[in-house]
Amino acid sequence: MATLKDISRHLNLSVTQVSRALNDHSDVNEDTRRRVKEAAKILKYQPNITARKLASGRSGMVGLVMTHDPYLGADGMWLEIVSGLSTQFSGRSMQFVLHVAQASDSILPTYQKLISAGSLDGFVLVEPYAHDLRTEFLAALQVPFVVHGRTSGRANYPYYDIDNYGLARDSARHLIAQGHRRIAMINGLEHRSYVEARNDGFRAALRESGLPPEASMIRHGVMTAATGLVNTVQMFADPGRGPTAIICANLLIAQGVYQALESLGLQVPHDVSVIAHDDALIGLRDSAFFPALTVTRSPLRDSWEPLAEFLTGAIEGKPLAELQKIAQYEFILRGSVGPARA
Amino acid sequence: MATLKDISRHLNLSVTQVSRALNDHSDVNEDTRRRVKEAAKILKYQPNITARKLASGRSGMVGLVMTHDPYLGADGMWLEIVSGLSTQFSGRSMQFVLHVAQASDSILPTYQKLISAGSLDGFVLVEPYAHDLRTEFLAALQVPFVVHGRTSGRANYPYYDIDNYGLARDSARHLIAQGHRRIAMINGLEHRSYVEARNDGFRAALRESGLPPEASMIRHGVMTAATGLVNTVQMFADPGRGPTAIICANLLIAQGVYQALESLGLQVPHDVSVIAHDDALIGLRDSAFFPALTVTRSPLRDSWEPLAEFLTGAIEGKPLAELQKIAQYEFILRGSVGPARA
DNA sequence: AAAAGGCTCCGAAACGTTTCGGGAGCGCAT
DNA sequence: ATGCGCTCCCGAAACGTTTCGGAGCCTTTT
Repeated sequence: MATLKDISRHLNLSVTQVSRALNDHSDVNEDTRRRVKEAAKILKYQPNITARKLASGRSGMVGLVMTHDPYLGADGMWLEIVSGLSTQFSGRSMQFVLHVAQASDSILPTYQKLISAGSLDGFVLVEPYAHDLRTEFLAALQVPFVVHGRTSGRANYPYYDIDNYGLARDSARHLIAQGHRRIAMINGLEHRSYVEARNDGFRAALRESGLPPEASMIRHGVMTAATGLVNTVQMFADPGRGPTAIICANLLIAQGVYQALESLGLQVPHDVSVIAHDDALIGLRDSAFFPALTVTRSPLRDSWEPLAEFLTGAIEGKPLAELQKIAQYEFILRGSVGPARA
Repeated sequence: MATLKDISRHLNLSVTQVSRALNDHSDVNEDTRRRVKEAAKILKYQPNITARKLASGRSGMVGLVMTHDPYLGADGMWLEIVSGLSTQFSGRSMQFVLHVAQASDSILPTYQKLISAGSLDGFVLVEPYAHDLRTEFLAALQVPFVVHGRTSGRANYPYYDIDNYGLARDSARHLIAQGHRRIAMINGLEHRSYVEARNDGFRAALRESGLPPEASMIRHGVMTAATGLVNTVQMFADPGRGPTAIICANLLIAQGVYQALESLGLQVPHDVSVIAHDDALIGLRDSAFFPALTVTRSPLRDSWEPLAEFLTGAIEGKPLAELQKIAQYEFILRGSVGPARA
């Protein structure tokens, strides 16, 4: 509960100078700085972020606004996101804070309220849509934010994304090279930007090889095992017309696909090849699959550090060029892919 | 971005009076208050909680500190908790905020930091231990908090709890009345206060009837289906010595128990009776069981409102007596309980 | 007629920090 | 001597709100 004034009295210095010393400003004697920092430690000085915010406009707090959306809660992914980001910001001596909006239509008002109440310096956005009101809203208000992913179109804001287009395209290309002509993709929910990007990459690969885009071969759903299972069964409803290869948006879907194929008496990779994208979450390992699963892999956990980095950069006013990154993925070939059956 | 000063200029009033009008203080003319509130709405005035905090010591923000503990994340329960509380506090025009501590040993320092940085008015604690450092710590620092549950001993802090002792005792009594003499309980993790309370209630019922406490009949684990399944199988390893009734700490455990019993060729309730406690979470309904499950029921979602109520009360300095509640439970008798087998 | 009390209202101080503008002291070149 | 630049420091204002202590006025009581 010590204040700057306490330290200044203690050291016969002005409050100004103490503040400048602690914040590593230039015009303070090296010896003075040392003494001030020592005194701060002894007196257990903790800067009052409320007062700091009022004076400087910066609180050192950033936030994430989520809706009470059961879709995301399903796989405990939120905990992964929140704790990953929290850890990163703590390391930068900032506070990361989570706010739950009542309903999805109150999300913009929630931002509005948080901003004009003036307690947060910036926001992290996750799971963006291809067209997302939030990015437009925050950009218009000149509030710093960083996006995990990208909206479609030119993204003139800080973001960290993976090459969703590329990984879907490469997966499809690989299957096509193996002779597959009927390839399905079981993707996440429509309108999410990464889902759309993967659709685009998938279609691009088909087009390259002159294969007709067949609508029923792209399917959407919550990314769970149930979705993988149900959609696989449906696609093989007419046995002659089923795909010879399936691309899965994540490991849970792949799990459902494996279950369905086994129930249908179809063998991986002899009857059907499978590729999935692997976020490297802790819950489900790609090593849990038999036959071993071919994946495109880019760990979700690699994203927290750059996201925190970019958001603090945005708050400090760094140029946009330094605040954007598209991460690469690994293509890991395993036993779940084979040549197409005649 | 309008401030009090803007409103005061607009209405030819002092900043003081505008503040008092908006905060419903007594000495302001009814007509003036009306005019002020109207102007505030038109100018889209949002109080700056930073400034408010600095001046009054109250920020209108409360928080929950959790560790990155996979145990809670397992069943998406924390999302239930966070969004339930968030909704309640929003309704009281307060901000509810979640903070993730790095490791479990850094939880007290995390509280310390949040408190001395002075940005939060109070805390919600969930999943307390029978002996919990957090309650002692916060009480010693005179920081307002409310507990979901109770530590053992006299709880002289605000809390909302259910009668864990009573529900375990009643479940056991009911089974004993049906002639059961070998009753097992599959409970949550040790040291949690609700787990201990249920153990105590369970043992009390046995003692009443002069039944010997048999240690192996109380089992602990993460409250998942896997725990229910594994423990059931273990208890029937020596077939003659298995229990004739099982009390489950929640529905997931009961699910595992049902699975195990089916695999072991045992029938509910003919061979084994089952009772569970039902938190009434959305994911898993008690109606999903066959034979229908006998439960003690008290919805988790009933707790958010009193928790928010009590914490705001504590912040406002209300007497402790008004800030404590032990909720009742329903005993719902269904087909999963029958007389003990001879 | 004076005192007392109840309404409304206001000025000023306070919360703890950052930051702006300046100023003292010193060495050095003009 | 003057001017300049550098280093280190300080006072005061500012951020937007709440709150303390009173002040003016009107009505009621003594």
